[in-house]
Amino acid sequence: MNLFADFHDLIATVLDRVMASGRLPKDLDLQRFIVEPPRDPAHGDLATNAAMVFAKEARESFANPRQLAVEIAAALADDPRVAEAEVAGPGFINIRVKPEVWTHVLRVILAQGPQFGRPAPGGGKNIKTNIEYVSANPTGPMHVGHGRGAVFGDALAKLLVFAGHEVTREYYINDAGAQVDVLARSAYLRYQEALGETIGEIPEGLYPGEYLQSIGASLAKTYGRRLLDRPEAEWLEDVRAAAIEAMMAMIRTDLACLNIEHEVFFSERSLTRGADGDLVAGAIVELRRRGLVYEGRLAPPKGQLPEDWEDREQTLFKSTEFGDDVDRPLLKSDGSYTYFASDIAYHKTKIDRGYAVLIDVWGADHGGYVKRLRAAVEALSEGRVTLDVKLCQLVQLMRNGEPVKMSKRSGDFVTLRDVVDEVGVDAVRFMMLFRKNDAPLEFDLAKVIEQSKDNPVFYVQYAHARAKSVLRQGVTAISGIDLSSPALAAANLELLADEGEIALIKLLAQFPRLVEAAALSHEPHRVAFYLHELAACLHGHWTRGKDRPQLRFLNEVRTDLTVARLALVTAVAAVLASGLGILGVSAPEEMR
RNA sequence: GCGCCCGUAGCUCAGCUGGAUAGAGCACUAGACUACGAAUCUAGGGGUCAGGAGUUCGAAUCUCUUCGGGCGCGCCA
Repeated sequence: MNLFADFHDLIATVLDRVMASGRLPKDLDLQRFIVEPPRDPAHGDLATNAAMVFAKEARESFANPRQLAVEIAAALADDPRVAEAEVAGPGFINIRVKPEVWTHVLRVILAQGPQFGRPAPGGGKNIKTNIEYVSANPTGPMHVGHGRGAVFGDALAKLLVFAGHEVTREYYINDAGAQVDVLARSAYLRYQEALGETIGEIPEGLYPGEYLQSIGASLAKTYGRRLLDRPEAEWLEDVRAAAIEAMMAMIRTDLACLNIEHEVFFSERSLTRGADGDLVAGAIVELRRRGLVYEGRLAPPKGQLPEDWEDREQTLFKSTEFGDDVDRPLLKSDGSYTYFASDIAYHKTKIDRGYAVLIDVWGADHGGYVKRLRAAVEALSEGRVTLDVKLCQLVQLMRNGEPVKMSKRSGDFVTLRDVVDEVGVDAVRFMMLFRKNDAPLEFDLAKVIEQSKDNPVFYVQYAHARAKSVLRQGVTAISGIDLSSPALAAANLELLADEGEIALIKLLAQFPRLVEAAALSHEPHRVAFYLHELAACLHGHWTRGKDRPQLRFLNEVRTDLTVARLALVTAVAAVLASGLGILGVSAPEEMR
């Protein structure tokens, strides 16, 4: 149930009648107006701009938007849920609902529990969605920057599932470029080391990380001394495969400690060497068939010219036909595919696998790549499939307000695992989501484990724990009280009349709308901010009970009132738990 | 030079796809614990939404432009 959507439907029905009477054009797009909670509570419970949005179309039959608003408001006033509908300002319609609407919301939450806010069975859009995230190169452990994309993608996936979509979580393994050959050579060096050879300094250009030592050891175990002193061509392929497998195992472990799992791991290498033949060649053929590939020359970039620039003819994709700035090469000068060509083929497989919506989560440094890939997806799907690329900005690690220095060369580079081990999964996930994805993030290691309201992770979790504490206390403090679901649903919820209580219910009523909007815009951070607001509302009401004991949730004299209030507390805890679940953050029963 | 992202209170950031008087937290000031956990709460000051122009009933939000910051710009992935 979504109160705001219900009223949107109601107003749409009213507008339909006006349209049928010929005083509004029949082809109005009824999605254009919105029903929202007004910022100022004095304006009522719900507000709509319906009359103003259609002001232009209403001009012939209505002198001004207010007149149309008056007619809509009159119709709304006939609805049994509406206590009052009045026209304000240039033509807003402010709606005040009857108290039983709020008790109904509570009963729905109590009945639906974790289902509250999800679309009704069969009522969802059920869009087949593929979300590709993390996709860190398999050449080392994950660092904090990868972690942000990982958490963001995972929370977005959970959000979309919650909103009723069919979601596949996918990891693209970049196992085909030069960097995995470097990885193989680096692993080979550690193999030599494991066999007692002197390797000295790790040469420039190879990966120095000690995490490769275990791969060296396992290679030594598998191959003995057979690979020693052999030309690279003889061992490269096997060592590379073993190293990639080991790196992916390590990355999966890193992800697992953040509670992240992917359904599909897609190998870049398999695009050209898989069972289906050369898919990259296939994708290029497909583009060529559509007349979107040609041989041509690109102008050099303005500003500083690359030193080794040579003007030459190359194979180009007409991405400019789809909004890109220049056409993009598909083949390198040595005839091999560019990364872009592979990526086109990879995204073609997603289209061919039947997804209607593709989401890629990348680091912000790949921003320049968005237009060309969107162009490719649009071209290959003839506009049927949309690609949304979410760019995650950098994470600056802090400790007590001081930046934590990270350098890949020396050993003091902070891995994602280090951070999770230090502050815990919940803190990492919540903080990464308590910011828009395209805004830079400062992550203070000291602050996120602080148990104070400065720390939003704690603040929200504490609200849930506090609610649970009240419920526990109720059972022990008031003899004979029954807090089972049927008892709560049957409670005299009309007794909840304090403005603090009503404010909580109103916030709860917004949850379905909030989740829908967050899912639509692919913005999980909205859930995090909503939870923070709901937590504040609960803490505030709780503390008001200090000055005014009659507001406390537990009242030993009035059991009926107590049960009603504990029904509210139960509903708040349910929505907090539900929202935290979307973020992949735990909802603790108590704080320790 | 071009493209993308960003610019909101002293600081860190929200602002619900264009709504009504722009909101939180921190910091600052003044208050509230014989409690269902004060690990919290209440109140106050603080704004040219970077500047300018435009679109319309209405702009922090959309368009153009200037300034400032970040990222990127064929043969890296």
